[in-house]
Amino acid sequence: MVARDLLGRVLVAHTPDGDVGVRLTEVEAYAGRDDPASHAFRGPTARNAVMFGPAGHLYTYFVYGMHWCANIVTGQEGDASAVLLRAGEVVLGQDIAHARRPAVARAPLLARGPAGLATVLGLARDASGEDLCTGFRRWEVLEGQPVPADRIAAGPRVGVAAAAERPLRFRDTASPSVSAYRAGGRVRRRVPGG
DNA sequence: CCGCCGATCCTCT
DNA sequence: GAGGATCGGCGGG
Repeated sequence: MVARDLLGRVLVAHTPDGDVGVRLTEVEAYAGRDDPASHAFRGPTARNAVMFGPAGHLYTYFVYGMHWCANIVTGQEGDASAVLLRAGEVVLGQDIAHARRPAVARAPLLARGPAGLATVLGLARDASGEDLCTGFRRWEVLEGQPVPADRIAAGPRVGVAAAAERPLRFRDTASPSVSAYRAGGRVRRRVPGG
């Protein structure tokens, strides 16, 4: 399983509100313990324990005090590799998606950005560790239409300072749902007294 | 369209 | 105690 193979696949969440499906258009690979940008780089912790488990499980994490982001674990046990789901197009349950993101008016942008994608699918803390392969009552992964190779662009990961030279972000260049690139390592300092 | 900036709290040091 | 795999509102061009 490689990150780019996830492009074009449809992740469907069965929730109490109804079904929401997202066609993945942008993903990022995190290469386990060898990757300084990975949550697993410094070894297992309570938060990242799921990453060290078998492939096919969701790993969600909380960032910036308000957002959840979702990964799919891709490596063998102990490998701790995962793919961050960065953007997609809502292809099922668009009304529900809109209700979950009232601030977003345009449908193509409903699942733009990892936190927005997780919100639309209802993925938060309780989703972490769930097995996509056996949890078919809650989730399905559909094959979808493969994205042609010449439409897939690779580049540096968004907001990541470490290992910035690694082209581990993959996106469908034909999709308007792909999030904007932003370099990592941004230093935002408050100037004392000014 | 683009850039700046605050919000907000969990996690690891 | 610091900082983060982010988002949306606001202001300017």
